[in-house]
Amino acid sequence: MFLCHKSKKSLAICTKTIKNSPIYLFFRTFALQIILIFYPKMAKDFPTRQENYSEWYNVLVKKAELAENSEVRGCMVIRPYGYSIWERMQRVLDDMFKETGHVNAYFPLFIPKSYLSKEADHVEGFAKECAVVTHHRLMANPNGKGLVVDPEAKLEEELIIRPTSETIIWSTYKNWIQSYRDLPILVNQWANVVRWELRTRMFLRTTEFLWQEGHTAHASKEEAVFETRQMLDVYAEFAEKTLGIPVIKGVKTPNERFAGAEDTYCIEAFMQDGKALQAGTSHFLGQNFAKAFDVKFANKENQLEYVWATSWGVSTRLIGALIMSHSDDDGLRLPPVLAPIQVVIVPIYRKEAEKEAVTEKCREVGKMLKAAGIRVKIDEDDKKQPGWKFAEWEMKGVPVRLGMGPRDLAANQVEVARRDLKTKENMSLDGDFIGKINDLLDNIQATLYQQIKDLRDARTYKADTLADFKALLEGENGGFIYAHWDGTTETELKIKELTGATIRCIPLDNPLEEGVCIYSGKPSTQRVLFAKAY
RNA sequence: CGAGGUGUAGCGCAGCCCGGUAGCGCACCUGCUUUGGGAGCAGGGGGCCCCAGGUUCGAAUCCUGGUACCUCGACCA
Repeated sequence: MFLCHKSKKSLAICTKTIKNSPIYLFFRTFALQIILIFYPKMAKDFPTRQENYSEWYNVLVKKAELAENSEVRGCMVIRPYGYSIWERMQRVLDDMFKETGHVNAYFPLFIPKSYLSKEADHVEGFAKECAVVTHHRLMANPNGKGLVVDPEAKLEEELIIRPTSETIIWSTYKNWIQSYRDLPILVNQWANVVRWELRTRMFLRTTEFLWQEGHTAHASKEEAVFETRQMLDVYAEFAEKTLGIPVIKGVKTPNERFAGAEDTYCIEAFMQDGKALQAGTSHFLGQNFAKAFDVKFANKENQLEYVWATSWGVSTRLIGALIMSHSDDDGLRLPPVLAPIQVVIVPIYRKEAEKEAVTEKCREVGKMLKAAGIRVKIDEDDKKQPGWKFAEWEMKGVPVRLGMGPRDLAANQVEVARRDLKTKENMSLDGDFIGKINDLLDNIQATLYQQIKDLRDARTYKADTLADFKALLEGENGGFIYAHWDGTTETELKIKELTGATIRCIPLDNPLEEGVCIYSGKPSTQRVLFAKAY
């Protein structure tokens, strides 16, 4: 399905085999011919996924103008187009959070060092990757040029830059909570966090990144567990419906659990190279932080109890997930629900008179689409040729492109090109044009989802011996593997050491099945999901 | 933190072995022709060759030391 042939910056031909799927039945109702076309390979110096997946990813991020490396090691500049994708994610997620009763707030970037050490597991998890603020002033270098840290300005207590906000939030909640009447607290914040990673990759793991973190406080365990699971469902729905990425909901093993959590739930997504990517997490924190920060409430019987907690988050890493799930060797492919621009209109003309007439019609069509709630852009840039624009918008993954030239004008039609399948057709502007475009957008959303789901399903295996397990992972079509595991961290680590794969999760809807652990041979009651991971 | 790699025009790179006027492609500027798949021709502008020392008549090039970033590994919710 994702085959492509690279050629040397010339007119070699790249053909794509389009896989038929039941979705076409829907599209067929348009009763329009689908023209398969042949594309000259346009992008120069753009490796294919097969050649070098990792480089393909890095080049795509830059060429699609999503982000670029900054002057600061491990940090990136998110460019306007990349940021507009994040804004779309924020918009949709924020609505879902509000819908489930949450409100937004903002807590400080700086956290007193002592806070971090109050929860034992938490400190162990994060201490190694914290940026620390030790001084609050610079001064002119007395021995030469530039600025130096003013030794007089040493902080009494050092501040760390938040790697996550549990500690500062629970030290605040302590003041907010006295009685069960103050509960629950359902707060989310959109923020940046810093984790001093040794090895970084654009969007997937950077030193500073953007995310949202929800932090809730509850009067009962049941309520907190419900919240944890509810937000996991919110994330899963967002991933599937908005991002068009199928995910597996599951619970992490103790080894992979969040530092300070009782249980960590996750959604795991399949990337085109067969690796797994954790696309979101939701933690049941039990009473760990309440105990660490002494947060108690008086229940209805006027007895003091520790508060129950959850936290949950997704980050700009989702942009990485989006790229690695859907994109092809010609660039990004964005699901319409998420795409900042859903339809781009490219006017085509020769003479000045044509330009005017064509542009005017483009604007008219643009207005119609906009009125129907479709996010549309008319590319009126006079300095770029249509061919250049086609390639550019394909690189940027805009789902639908409309081409409008004198010939179309005469026939009252547009040329409609869909990014996902790289097909073109002529569509009349008479009749239910808007309806057809909306159907097309729906169809593209469904197609992207179906393609990555088909790929994932085709590369999801069962292994019953360690030898089979390794062979499956090392093959060219490695992917997700369900295998029996004896439940110990020791075995989990050993399998990681031997194969590079980790347990991504124990799926929530996992069927029980008698078996023996592929490593230790001890009895097991269910298979767990293994994969190499980002 | 280990191992490699790279710092030369806005971007991508060559030049470095073997020291002697700073180069190519893209982008940019001007003009004309173009515009339905990354336009063509002609002319033009742009450099502290990462930094600091050293060798030399002379250093992008050789030597020493620094520094930054990238890639791969280890590490990592």
